[in-house]
Amino acid sequence: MTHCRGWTADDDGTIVTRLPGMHDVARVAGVSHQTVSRVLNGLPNVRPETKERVERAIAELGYRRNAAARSLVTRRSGVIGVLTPRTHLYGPTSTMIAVEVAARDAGYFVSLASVADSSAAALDAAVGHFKDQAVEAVVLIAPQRELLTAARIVAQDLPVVTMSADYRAAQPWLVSVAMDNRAGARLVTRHLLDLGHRDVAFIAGPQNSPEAAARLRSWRDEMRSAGLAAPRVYPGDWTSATGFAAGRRILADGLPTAVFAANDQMALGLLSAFGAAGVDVPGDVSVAGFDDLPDSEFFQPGLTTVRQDFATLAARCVGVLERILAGGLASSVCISGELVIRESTAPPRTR
Amino acid sequence: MTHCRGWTADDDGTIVTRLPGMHDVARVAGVSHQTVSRVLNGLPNVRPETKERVERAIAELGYRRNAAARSLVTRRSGVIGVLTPRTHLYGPTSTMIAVEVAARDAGYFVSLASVADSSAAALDAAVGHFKDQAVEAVVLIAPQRELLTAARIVAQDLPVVTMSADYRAAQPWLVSVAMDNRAGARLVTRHLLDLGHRDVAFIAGPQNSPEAAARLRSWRDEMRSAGLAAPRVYPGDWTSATGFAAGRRILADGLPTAVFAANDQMALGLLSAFGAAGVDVPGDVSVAGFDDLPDSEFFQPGLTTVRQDFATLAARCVGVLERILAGGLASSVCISGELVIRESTAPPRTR
DNA sequence: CACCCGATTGTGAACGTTCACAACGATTTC
DNA sequence: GAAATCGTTGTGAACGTTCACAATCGGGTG
Repeated sequence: MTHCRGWTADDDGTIVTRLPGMHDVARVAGVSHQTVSRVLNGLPNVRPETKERVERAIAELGYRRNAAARSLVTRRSGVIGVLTPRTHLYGPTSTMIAVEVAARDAGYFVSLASVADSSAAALDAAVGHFKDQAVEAVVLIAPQRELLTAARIVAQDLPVVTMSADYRAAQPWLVSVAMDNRAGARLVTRHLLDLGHRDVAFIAGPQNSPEAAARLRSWRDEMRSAGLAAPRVYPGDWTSATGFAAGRRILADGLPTAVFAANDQMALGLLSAFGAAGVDVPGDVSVAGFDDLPDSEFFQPGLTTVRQDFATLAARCVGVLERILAGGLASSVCISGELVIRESTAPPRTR
Repeated sequence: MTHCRGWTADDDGTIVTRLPGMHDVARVAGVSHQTVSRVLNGLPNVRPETKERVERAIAELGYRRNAAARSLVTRRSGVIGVLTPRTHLYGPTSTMIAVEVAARDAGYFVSLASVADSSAAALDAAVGHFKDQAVEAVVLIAPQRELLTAARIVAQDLPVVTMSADYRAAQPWLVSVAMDNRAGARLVTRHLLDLGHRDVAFIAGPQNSPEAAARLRSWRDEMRSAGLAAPRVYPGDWTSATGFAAGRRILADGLPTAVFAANDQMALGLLSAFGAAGVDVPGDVSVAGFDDLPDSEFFQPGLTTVRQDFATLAARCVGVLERILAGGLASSVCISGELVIRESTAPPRTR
């Protein structure tokens, strides 16, 4: 019933299997290879009857277009490169997966390259890899500022869109599709202020993260514009360990009525430190995070946080990429997150 | 100084840029295209002087081989597909990145496809995607048993190697490169027993994970062979939330002298529950995990756990793949992890 | 000097698609 | 009834490599 692959006998007598080509399909359907091509590409001016015959032949042979031949003549590989740092943090990995989904939906293939650091050698190697593969465009996942070098290197040869942070301020020439960290942090801070908090501490992310910087700045701005002065900032590096450490220091310094951690993992460490000290959340102190990890719902108590919609973000990114590839101009995109209110935030205890 | 791209004027007068080809290099070097090819492929019988001239021309033109033309004639795409579930758990993402690194080192490109679930539709789509791209082989990251269906579907058309769990027992025909979870769990259990613990509880991973099953079974076997009966098992699903819940239940049931969590995230939840209850680790109870997250070192206290070497694992995986592609037979590989002893485990308090 | 042999280089034909254009038939138009 | 038009189909030449094989150039050898 199925003769999915063609075959030819070698001189040695060995059987060499060969995937069916357009010609095979054409022969079976009784048309020319060009007609097959027309059907495949959905071009008009093919008699429905002919089209059906071709499609039947395609199905019967299990034919698939040869991507190499195709891209040889069209000069388009259909491949998008994703350049990502070698981390497994929630944001970058989620972005990577989301880009894969969006790109595949749009008919692109996704090629991956990771860099251990932002050294020129590593970046050159990755870019060379992409060029060898003739990727059409690159999505750069750049959660650290150092990776902007990558953007510059990549952009010399290929269209780039950066994700994971909004670099427009620093690099106006760069197209970036990212979450609006300012707006997200504002949502959280306002939420806490609206609940009646006046003393809101902050646990910051690492220095080299533009996202961390945006969240910190937004919180500070919001506090200031509410007329609240010089609030407390504790350093962190995204890990729950530093969240825990910050928690200890906060306990030593004396509790504020609320703490805003720049990401959920640090909030987790914080909750852990508070729990260990017998401090009740949100009774004694409210805690909010940022990211909405799948786990965050199940923290004790469930964490108030900001959710990023990676799927939309990635879809927009691919959309921008397509526009650039079509020769058009594209501008950066900023998508705001959604405040998710759970049990970890409540009005301050009235004294 | 640089004339990195060739160009030709269109009839319209527009300038059409074209990447340099072998012929361009050949012309510049004053040789034939075939000689260029020989230099490029490192074939013998090229006069050093000629070789150098060609190499200079290549550098001058910024020439890169056209992958499409190459794979059209060689019938090899040089692409390895990585099929991964749409999760951002530590194991799968680390594996994915590690495979990318190993594959690139071996001269392969890595194409990504993720599946949201293990439905036939999703898997067929992913496999079709790979076939359209003519990937040479597939690395299947299968942390859930359901994904074995994927292995079967993929294997119909392409060479597969599964990672992330050893499926040899269930599917002897499958080639898998994975960590030895049995051995790893044995290391932890023995470590606890050697410290003098006799009452070691276990927090299990999800039902559909073969890794979780292996760790559970190994712990149970080890306990039994030490003459210790019917030990306590608490259910979990890898998340720290269930670790926390298990911690609560353990506190209610009465403390064992040690708890072995099937992964570090659950251990984290456990530590958090213990911390909240004022239970001292390792004074009152020892805790051990599995995975060695980057964070684990910074847990309070630093977590004793088992480290997986993803880099070696991935390198072995690519090695196996190459052997298969070369037409050879390859057998499954199992790599043992390394016990990392930190502060969370200590001898039981003498009563 | 003719011969052969190894090392080096060149020539032309694939590979499987798309593109530009030609050819064909059926209808319509003058 | 010839010409023009439209819809449909076929033909041949790219695309940029690799592969198989032919050609050339030395220098030894009989």
